[in-house]
Amino acid sequence: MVTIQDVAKAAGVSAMTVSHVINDHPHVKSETRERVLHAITELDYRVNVAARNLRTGRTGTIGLAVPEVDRPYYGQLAAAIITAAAKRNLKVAIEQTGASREGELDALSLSRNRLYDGLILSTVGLGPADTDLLKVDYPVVILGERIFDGPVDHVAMPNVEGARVATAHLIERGCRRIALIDGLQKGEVDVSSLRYSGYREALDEAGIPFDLQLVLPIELLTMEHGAAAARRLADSGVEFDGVICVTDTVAIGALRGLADSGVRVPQDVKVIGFDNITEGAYTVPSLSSIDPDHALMAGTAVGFLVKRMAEKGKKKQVAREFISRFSLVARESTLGR
Amino acid sequence: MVTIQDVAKAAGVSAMTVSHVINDHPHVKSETRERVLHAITELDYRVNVAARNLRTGRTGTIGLAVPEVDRPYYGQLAAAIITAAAKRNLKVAIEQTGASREGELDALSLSRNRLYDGLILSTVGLGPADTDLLKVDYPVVILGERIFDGPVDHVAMPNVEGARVATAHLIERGCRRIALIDGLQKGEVDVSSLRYSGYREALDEAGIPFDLQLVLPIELLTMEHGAAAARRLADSGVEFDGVICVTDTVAIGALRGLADSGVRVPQDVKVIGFDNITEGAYTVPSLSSIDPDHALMAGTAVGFLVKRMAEKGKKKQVAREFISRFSLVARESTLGR
DNA sequence: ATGAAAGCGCTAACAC
DNA sequence: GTGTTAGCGCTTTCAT
Repeated sequence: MVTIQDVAKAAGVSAMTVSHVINDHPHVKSETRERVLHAITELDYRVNVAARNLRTGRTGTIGLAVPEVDRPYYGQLAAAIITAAAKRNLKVAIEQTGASREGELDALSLSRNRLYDGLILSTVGLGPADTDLLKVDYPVVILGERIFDGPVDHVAMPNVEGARVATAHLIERGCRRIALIDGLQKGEVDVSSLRYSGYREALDEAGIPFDLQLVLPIELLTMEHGAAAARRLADSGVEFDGVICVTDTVAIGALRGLADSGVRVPQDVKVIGFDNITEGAYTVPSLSSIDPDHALMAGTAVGFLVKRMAEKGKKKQVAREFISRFSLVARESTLGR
Repeated sequence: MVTIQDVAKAAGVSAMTVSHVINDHPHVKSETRERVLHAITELDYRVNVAARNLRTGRTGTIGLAVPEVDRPYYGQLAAAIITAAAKRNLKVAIEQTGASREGELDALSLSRNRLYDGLILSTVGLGPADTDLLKVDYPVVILGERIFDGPVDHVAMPNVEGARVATAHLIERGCRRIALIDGLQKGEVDVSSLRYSGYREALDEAGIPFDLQLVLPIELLTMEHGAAAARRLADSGVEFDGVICVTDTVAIGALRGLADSGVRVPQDVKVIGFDNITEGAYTVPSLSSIDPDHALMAGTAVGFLVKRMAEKGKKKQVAREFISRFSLVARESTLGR
């Protein structure tokens, strides 16, 4: 293995000078720099990251904890974060939390191993009661739906507003009996609860009576559960002419479930989802959705984290907060009147 | 920050003894072990991974380089590998190669930074000509389609055989004019070429004449390109009653493209894909596919890598090779006769 | 069964 | 602009 000492010897300088060259410090005579760079190429020297880390305390890698990478939404989010991190010369190590509170807490404590310079945590299971657990001594950014009062930076999307716009869109398209396939509401600030609120608000604004029979809670936000809920609804005999799904993944399942039950979309029933995942543009019918600008959210989250990393040692700053913008993407599943 | 020294002091032993306890060495009196463990809990001590790495040369993290995490297939593959690696107490850091030869070479040289104990590389762009570049001095396992004669372990799926079975399935279902939406063939051992061979073999076996008009090459294996190719085919006037798609992602696009052109699946045309991604079970119609047992491939790849990591220092062993099994999953898109 | 010494490769802090 | 010194936290080696 080639060390910085070997390079120093080959270039006829000290290890320190080599270090300066490697780290782009300004005070190196360009002739010396050339000689060092030449020696580096010659010997095929690579920095030993472990040694550098031990010295500097930084690893150049950030952690990203998501429920599951194989769910399209998180896959797309991960890709966006990897891209954003790469722009800042950071690697991303991905962990899966399994969409559980325990998994999310594990991710928090694992990172204490100093494997990462910081952690982006996509929360689904943690609640406001866990705020104290987030008071860790390394940079953390919470990404996703939940809004904490706590001391941690977070990046979210306007859930209530988005759901309101989605619901209003169905109403505008002529729907009056609008169902909601939603996750289990665990508190007041999880995705499922927030989107539920937006749904209620839009109904109220339009003077459409709320009907509990039209709310279908599902345990997991998967295609499988979405499909099952849609079939349950279609077979229940309850009348409905629109469906809001808490995520696109659930909506894709719902499209399938409605097809199974012989319900035509959009002729009989209109459907809209959340997240605007790529797959939604290719379903038959294609899926209308609320698009929360993934790239912006990912870029902001990485930016927040980098700022925190730079603040190391300084007093705790005020928690940063960013609520993304969103747009309505109308496709075939809500077409026509 | 709590160090091993602090723990040693608190427990009234030396740092060495603490190290022994942490690493489960046998020669520690159980009473001493208890005292040390207590101190560790008390002080909330965590090993400094960087320091350990510097000493041992191992990082506990393996790299996984895939074309793009946001393509469902790779997302699902990544999830399987993370799961398999977790069973062996390894973390996974994900890199994206962008499905290019350059990206794949970058992944290979980056890992030399000793960030990872080994690398699982999902190749798409590298060719047999690059074999020499794979002779790196750290453990590498190639995952995916390409088969090298080279010195590196690899895990692949039976592409020719799989494509043959897929094609034979369509023939059995009554198709005689079977189209192939395929990637660009870059040599003789890439997915696109191998699956093309299987397609040809099945046609020959059934005595169905090959028609070049029925082969649609696409530049990228995305839904977008799949949809465009399907539309091109449907609008060309060329007769066809079946479509093989080189991947499920392409097939989902093709289903969409056929719908755009008013072609009914499976009544007018039957469609089958490759990979059996989760989404395929929820399209309308649901998608038939060739399933290559992702979990088995992922587990084997991690297993190979771990073996290589253990061999460190020993003479180069013979390259290991594993060709996964596969099964045909028949769904609505190839239903009926 | 436990410990003392040495050093992994690098860079912060300070000379000169 | 370049070099010297010291030490990050841990484990390998070898004593005891």
